[in-house]
Amino acid sequence: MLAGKIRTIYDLAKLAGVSAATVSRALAGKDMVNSETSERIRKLAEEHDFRPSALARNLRTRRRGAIGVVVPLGHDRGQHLSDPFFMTLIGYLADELTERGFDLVLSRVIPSRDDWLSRLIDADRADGFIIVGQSDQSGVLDRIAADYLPMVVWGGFVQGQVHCSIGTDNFLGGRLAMQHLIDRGCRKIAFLGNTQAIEPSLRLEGAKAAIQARSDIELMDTPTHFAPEVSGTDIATFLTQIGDPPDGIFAASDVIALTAMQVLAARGLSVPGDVRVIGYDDLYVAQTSVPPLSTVRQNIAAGASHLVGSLLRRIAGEQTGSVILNPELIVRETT
Amino acid sequence: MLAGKIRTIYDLAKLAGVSAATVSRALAGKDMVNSETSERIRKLAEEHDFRPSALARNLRTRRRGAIGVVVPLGHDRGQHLSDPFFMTLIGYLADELTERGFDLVLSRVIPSRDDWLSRLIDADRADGFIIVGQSDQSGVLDRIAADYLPMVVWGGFVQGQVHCSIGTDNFLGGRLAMQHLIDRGCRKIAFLGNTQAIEPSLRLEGAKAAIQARSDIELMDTPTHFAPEVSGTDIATFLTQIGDPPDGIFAASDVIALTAMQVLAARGLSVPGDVRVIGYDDLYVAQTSVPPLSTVRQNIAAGASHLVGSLLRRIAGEQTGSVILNPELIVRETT
DNA sequence: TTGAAAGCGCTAACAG
DNA sequence: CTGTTAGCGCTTTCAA
Repeated sequence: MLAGKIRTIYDLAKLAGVSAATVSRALAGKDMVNSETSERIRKLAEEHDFRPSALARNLRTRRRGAIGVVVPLGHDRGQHLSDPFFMTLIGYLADELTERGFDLVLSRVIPSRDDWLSRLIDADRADGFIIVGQSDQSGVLDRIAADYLPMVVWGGFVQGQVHCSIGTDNFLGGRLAMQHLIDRGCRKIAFLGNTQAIEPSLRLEGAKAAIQARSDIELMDTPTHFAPEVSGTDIATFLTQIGDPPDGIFAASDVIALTAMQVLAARGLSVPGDVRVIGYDDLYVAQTSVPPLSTVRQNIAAGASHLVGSLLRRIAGEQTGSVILNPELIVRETT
Repeated sequence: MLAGKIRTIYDLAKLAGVSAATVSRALAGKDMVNSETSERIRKLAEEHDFRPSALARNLRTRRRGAIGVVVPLGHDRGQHLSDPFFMTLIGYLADELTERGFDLVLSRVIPSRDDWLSRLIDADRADGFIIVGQSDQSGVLDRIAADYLPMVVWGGFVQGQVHCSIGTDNFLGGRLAMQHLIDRGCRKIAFLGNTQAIEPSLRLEGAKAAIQARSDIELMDTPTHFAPEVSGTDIATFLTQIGDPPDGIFAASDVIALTAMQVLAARGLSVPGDVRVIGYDDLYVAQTSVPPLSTVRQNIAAGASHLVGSLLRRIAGEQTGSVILNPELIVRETT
């Protein structure tokens, strides 16, 4: 007995004997509408399983109700979106955004031209953007940030940067990690990571700062990809080349650390007996690792919360400053 | 010298001395437009960094250019979107969809009313939906699938279901896992998982089938949450209650398996010496675990590829059948 | 090959 | 409190 599917507020308006405007108001819960009329309209909508098109609303209101979450993979193309760090952060972001009524539009970008970000912005589907990691695209981010407010970036902070970043103090984290290894007797330490991205490079600087004026300690910068499919080879090659293994490894991520532990094991080197390893991030994988993995914890949940909070303020037109959270050394070795 | 920002195709049309229609055609790459005019318009667009609003186009064309990826968390509310299984699958989906020019709109849903899915569909932001896991919402999925074509579901297949599912053969996977434990001498085996969701319940059935007619083997169904924050307690409680520990554990997911291994270790039980553990999924965390974790591998990348492929065909109006991939037993124990 | 005009489905002045 | 009207920015007949 239903008179054709109700597709628009006009259909519903006709059914209810009111104008489309009234239906619009009733369904939006505006209080200026007669409560009985409103109630009747809503009941009708419910019965007919009608919900107004978000798209049309968005076009009209110029609000999108969606946030773009973008992962630029410029420095390390092999790295996959399913990388545990990304996914942990994105998971928290999804939770935060959902709670606040925003959709999360996810994009992975391999920046080949430097208009990747303006393309996304101009596509006009999101009210704002969260960029996950600066990769090697700091220039692009700064350029855009100069006249585009609603954007925040997870990553490292460097003096003079224009874009709003939120992250932990990577320099301090690097120093903590290095200090940890030194305190436990390591003297020949390899840093495993890709310093083309800002965060790893800050971690390495922190590590260097920790051995300042200590000529008895050797720190080797060992370029290593982030993706486990290739980092294993990087690490194996390195170990082969130097012959005598290091007695300490500072990995720029937990994933690299775990890969390193496997490579070491395959060569009959024990952890932490022969080589001590420390990771970075304190992901779930690090918490469950055996042998236990010491690491520098980044509070990713807190980071996600800050990212969303700052972004919403920016969408509202406010300026917000960069946020630098404290990393925390997590010691898990038993020896 | 730029005359105000170009925001619409009308602005650009004025600049180019043509009509908006022509600009629209030129930018869409239609061949019916004079190639010189077209070239000129595109150059102008490039110069002014103009890109037409995807939103407006979508409203007009009734295509959305976006796929909704929805994770319903009905059976286990504690479970977080950052769960490694979800995130691995979503990562692959993002890659597949990005490659094909679709945005991925991510939603996590706690189904409290049973209109969660129709709300999402009616919100009208996506051309189709990928549901990640049936949770305990198979009824809702079947009801929707009855008259909504562009939807595919990652999960288990049960006879008579209406919705299109793609997943591995969970029954077989369960049998393989169980057989593995039996072959290695386990006689008192605990199944750890939440059988309110279809996949775990199929795995348990498979496990039961493996011990059919073997009265010397005991299989305990031990309800366990998926989220590591709570599964640890579940497992500890179980161990305390039965007193004498099982000699085998079949965990419904790798994450549960790893948690179980930790709980066992904390009680001084060795793996696989005292208790043999097998997981499910073969996530990255399982591959790096020490002691090594045997598991039943689901080929998640292949699953993602099937999901997207089938969905696109459904969007084009085709029917597609459910897909059941083969699981694979991965044996990692050394003893 | 191009332009005029009519919407896609909704919201927000502005009047009443 | 409610209706009328005019768009949001684009695409697509239809006619020229």
